[in-house]
This record gives sequence, C-alpha cells and structure tokens, in this order.
Amino acid sequence: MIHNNYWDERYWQQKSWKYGELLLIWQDTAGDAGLWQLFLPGCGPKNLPSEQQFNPLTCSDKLHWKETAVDELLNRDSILKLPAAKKDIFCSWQRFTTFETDILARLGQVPAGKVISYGALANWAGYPRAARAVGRLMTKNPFPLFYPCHRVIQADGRLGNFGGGTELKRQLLKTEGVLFSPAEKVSPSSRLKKSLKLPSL
DNA sequence: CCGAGGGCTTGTT
DNA sequence: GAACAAGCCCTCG
Repeated sequence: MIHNNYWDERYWQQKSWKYGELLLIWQDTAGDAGLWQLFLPGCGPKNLPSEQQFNPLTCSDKLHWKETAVDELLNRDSILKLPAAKKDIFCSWQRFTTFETDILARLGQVPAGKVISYGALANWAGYPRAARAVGRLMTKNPFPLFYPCHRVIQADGRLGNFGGGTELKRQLLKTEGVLFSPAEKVSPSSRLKKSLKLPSL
C-alpha cells in the first residue's frame, strides 16, 4: 500500500446534485470521522485513486451514518436550508485557525434568502477590516453549500467571484429568493439585517 | 448615474 | 518578511 498523506484515511465519492456532479472527500479516522471537503461541480482534483473510493460496506458506522444523512440532504435539496446548529455535525473541523473558525461559524448563520458582504461578515465576526482576508478564505472554503459562501457578495451589491462560477452563484441566490435590481445587483432588502440575534461563539 | 484607478487593509502561506 | 487575494472606499472624469 502506497503511503500518501492526503489520501491516508480519506475516501472520495461523487454525488449527483441539482446543478451538477459534486465531489465529496470523507475522512474516516477513529477520532474524526466526517466530511473533509466538498467540491462544487468542476472544482475538484482530477485524478482520484480508485482504491480510495468511498465504500459504505467497509467504512465506520459513524461515517456511514453521516454519509446517509448527507445523501438525503442532497436528494431532497434541503442542504441549503440546513440550520446552523446542524452543519458542524457533518463537517470535520480539526484543521482551522481561529480566524477561519470564527468566520465560517458566522457564515453558517446566514440564512437562505439573505446575503452579506465580505466586509460585513468580517466585521460581524470581530475582524473589522478583514474583508479581503475573508475573500481569501472563501476561495478555499472546504464546505460550500454547508457553509454558504455563495451568500457573500460585494459591498455594492455585485456578486463577486465564486468557485463554481458566478452564474451558479446567481442561480443559487435566485432559487433561495434573493431579489435583484434591474442592473443585476442584489437589492438592499435581501441583505442580512444587523439586528439579528446571534449566539455567542 | 456610472466606471476606472489608486491606496489602504487583513490573515495566511 | 514578502507576496497574495472571491474587498473597500474615495476620487475623479
């Protein structure tokens, strides 16, 4: 058996989704069985080791349970409505800095149908001028859909970039009920209001 | 009411 | 310590 750091105890799986084929990377260690990474259609690595394909018959019970649950979320197209408290059940959280954890935790609380700007998200999580650092974090968001980076837009209402393509970003937002101006900017009424009460981190 | 340009900013690698 | 990035804000024309 070839020892490869990344694929050690990790397994890949493709799942069909409304907007294309997703690639999921599962981690199955004793202490931390869960989703390691999710790639939007067209975003994942190309060469996947066949011996590391996810197998429900040989994985741990814990992982099998999570995989089944995620499968149902995708089939019922309810993944985008997953409440904040349930997101971290599925996702593996061991590898993040405090900044990343803080930002992703806040991001997880942005509900479907609302958007927030990069700067406002940074400020909200306690990093007042870190808009650009947030953008940088979004590029490597390991859990899109779970942690909805498609709901993070530019301060002037333009969409900003998106790993899965800006068209998918627009599509997702429209499906969620976000309103757009004639000039295709997100209308102010769809912004998350500051008054929302949040649990402390 | 745009749009382009420049300077400023952050956390990570 | 330097370079980077899915930003922001202000200034002009």
